[in-house]
Amino acid sequence: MPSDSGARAATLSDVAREAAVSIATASKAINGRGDVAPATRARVLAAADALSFTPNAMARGLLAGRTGTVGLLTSDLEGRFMIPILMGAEDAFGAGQVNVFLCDARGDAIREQYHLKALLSRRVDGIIVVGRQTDPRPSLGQDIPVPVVYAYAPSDDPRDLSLTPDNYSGGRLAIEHLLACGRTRIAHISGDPAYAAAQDRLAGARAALGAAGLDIVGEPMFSEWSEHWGRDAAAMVLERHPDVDAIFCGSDQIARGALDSARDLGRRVPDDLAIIGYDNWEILSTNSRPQLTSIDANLKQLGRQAAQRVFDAIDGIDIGDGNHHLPVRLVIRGSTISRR
Amino acid sequence: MPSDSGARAATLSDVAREAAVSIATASKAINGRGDVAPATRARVLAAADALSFTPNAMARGLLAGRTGTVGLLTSDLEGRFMIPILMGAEDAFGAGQVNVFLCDARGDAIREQYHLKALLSRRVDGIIVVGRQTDPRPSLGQDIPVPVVYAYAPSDDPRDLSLTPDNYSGGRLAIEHLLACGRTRIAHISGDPAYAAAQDRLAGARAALGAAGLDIVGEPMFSEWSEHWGRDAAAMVLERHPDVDAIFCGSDQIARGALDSARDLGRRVPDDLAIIGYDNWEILSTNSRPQLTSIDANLKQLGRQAAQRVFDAIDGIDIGDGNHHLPVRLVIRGSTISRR
DNA sequence: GAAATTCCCGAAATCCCTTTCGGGAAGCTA
DNA sequence: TAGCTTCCCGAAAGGGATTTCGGGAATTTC
Repeated sequence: MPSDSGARAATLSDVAREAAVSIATASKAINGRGDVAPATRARVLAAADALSFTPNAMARGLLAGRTGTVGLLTSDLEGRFMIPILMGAEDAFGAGQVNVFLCDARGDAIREQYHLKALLSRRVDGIIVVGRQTDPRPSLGQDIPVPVVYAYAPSDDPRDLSLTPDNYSGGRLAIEHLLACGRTRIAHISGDPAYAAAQDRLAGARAALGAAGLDIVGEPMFSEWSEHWGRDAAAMVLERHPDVDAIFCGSDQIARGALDSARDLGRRVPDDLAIIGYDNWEILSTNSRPQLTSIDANLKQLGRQAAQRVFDAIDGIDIGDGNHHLPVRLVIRGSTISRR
Repeated sequence: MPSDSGARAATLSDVAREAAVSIATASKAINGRGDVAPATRARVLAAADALSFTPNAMARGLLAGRTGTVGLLTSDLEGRFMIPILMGAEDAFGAGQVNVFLCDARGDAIREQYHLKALLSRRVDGIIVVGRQTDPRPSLGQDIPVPVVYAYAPSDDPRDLSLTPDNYSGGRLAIEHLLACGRTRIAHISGDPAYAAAQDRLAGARAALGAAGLDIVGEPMFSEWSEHWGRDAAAMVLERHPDVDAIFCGSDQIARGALDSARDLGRRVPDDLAIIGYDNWEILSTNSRPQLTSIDANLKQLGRQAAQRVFDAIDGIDIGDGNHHLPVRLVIRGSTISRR
C-alpha cells in the first residue's frame, strides 16, 4: 500500500526554499516566463526535480479562471453507444491538456441534476452531454455558465448545439447498396418503433427505394433490438414473402438473428438473400457467417467533434446551435456481396 | 448555444454583498456552521439562491487539503471489461460526493505516465488503475503520494493492493456445475494461452476434474478469444472425440461459436452436449439458442470494492496489500440444463 | 569617478473559500 | 446603573500559484 503519511506533495515555496530564491522567481523559472538568470533557472529546476514538484492545478485554476477540466455527463454508461463517443472525447481532450470528469446519471433526471451541480461547482470549462438514444432529450437549460454540447441524444431546445449520427442517410446508404447489388425485393426488420433511430432509418430507406420506384416488401417490422426478434421476424418475412432477396435490419443484433433464420430455412447468404445490419458492432458483425455488411455511425469521430466544439467554445469561438447530423458510412462485408 | 460571456459564476463575496453581511457570515450561513441568527441565515440563503451560487470546489479543496476527486486510469477503454468496473467505481464514488477523472492510456506506457502526472497535479485523493487483462502489469511505483488500487489487472509489486476476479474458482465452478449435471467427458476450448486468465481457468477446471478422478478430454485447445475459433475448435473436438458430452469454453464468444458448430453437426444442446461459457456477456449469452450458462466475474462489484478501498485509504484506514481474488458466480441458463 | 542602463530578483496583490478569534451589542442579574 | 453573560457578526489569516511592479546590484558610458 502506498503510504501517503507525511509525504505531502511539494509546493512551490518548498522548491523556492530549496533553491534559495523567492517564490516568484521559482514560478518564473519553472514556467519559463520573465527574466531569470540561466544559472538561477537551472538551480530552481534542479530543486523542483529533487522534490518531484508538480504544480497544484487547483491553485493555478483559481487564478486563471479556467480549470482545464470538462464534464462528461452520460445518461447511461451501460449503453453500447456511450463508449466509443466517450473514447473519442477523452481522446481529443487528453491531447489538449484537459482532463475529463465522468458522471453517469444512470438514466435518472435527479441524479443528472445532482451531477450537473457537482460539475459546476468544480468549475468545469465545458460539458458534453451524452445520451443513449437519438431521441431528443430535455435541455439542461440556457443558464449554464459554461458551453454545453449534446452528443448522440440531441437537446430538445434548438438553441443548444447537438451532434447526432445521420440515421436518415444511414437508411439511404443501406438501401442504395442493396440496390447496387441488384436487389429489388427488400424487407425491413427493425427494433422499437418508439425510437427516432428506427423511424429515421426507415424514412431514409423509403426515400432511396422511392427514388428507384420501389418500396419495402410487406410492412416494416418493429419490435425490439434483439437477436431473438431478428430470428423470429426474419422467419416470418421469409415465409410470407418467399421472393424477398434482401433484408435491411435496424441493428446488427437483429441482423445476426436474421442470418440464423436464413440458414435454418436453407437460404444462402448472400446468394439467395442479402442481409445488412446497422451500427457495425464489430463483435457481432465480424464474427458471423458470413460477416455482416453494416452501417457505421462513426461514433468515435462524433465524440471527437463534440470535444472540438467544446474547445472552440472555450476559446470564445461561436459554435452555433441546432442539431447537426454527422455522416455515417457503409462497411461492406460478406453478407451482401459474395467474395469470389 | 449557451453564452458564458460576462456571466461569471457568482462567488461568495457576491452573495455576501447581496445579503449585506460579511463573507465569513455568508460562508457560515451556507454551510450551517457557527452561530448565525436565523433571519440572517435566511437572507444569505435567499441571496445565494438568487445568484445561483455554487461554492468553488477548487478554493475549497485548496483549503481542505483534499479535493474530493479520484483518478480512474484505464489502460484501454475499448476493452469490454473496463466498462462494468468503471460503472461500479463511478457508482460508489458518485454516492460519496467524489468526482472521477477518467484517463485512458490506450495501452501506452508513455501516455499512462503522462496521465498519472496530470492526475497528481490535480491532487486527486486516490487512484484506481484498471487493466484489460488479469495478467500482472507494471506497478506505478511506491512513491505516489496518494493511495492506489489496481483493479482487474494486478500490479506486479506485492506491496500494491490489487483486486482481480478469481479465475481459478471460475474454472472450478464451471466444471463442478457440469459434473453436477452428470457430464463426465468434458472438453475445454479457450483463447490466447498467453493470458493468465486462460491458464487460471484451466487450472481451476483441472482441479475440479481431478477431485472427481477425471481430466479434460483431449488436449485443452487454445488460440484466440473469438467466435470463429470457437466454431472451428468445437468442430474439431466433436470429430476427434465424438463421445464428448460437455464443452467448457473460455469465453462466451467461444461458446457462441461452439453452439453454432454443435447445431451444424446435429448435436442437441444441452441434451447431447452441454456448453458453458465465461464472462456472462449478456449480449452474447442471453441471445443464443439455447441461452448460455456462464461464469460472471461480478465486475461491477469489483469496481465498487476498488472504490471502497480507496475511500478507506483516504480515511486513513490501512487497506493492506497483495492480490485479492474476488469471488465469481455461476449463471445457469439453457445450454447446460434443459428447461422442462 | 559619476551617471545612466541593463539585468534579475522579490514583495505583495489576487483568485475564492474556510476558520479562528475577538469584539460590539443586546439582554440579564444584583 | 454597573457588571456579566450570551449571541452574532466581521476582520484576518491561510492555502498554492501567478503576475505586476519596483528596487538593488552589476554593468556600461562619458
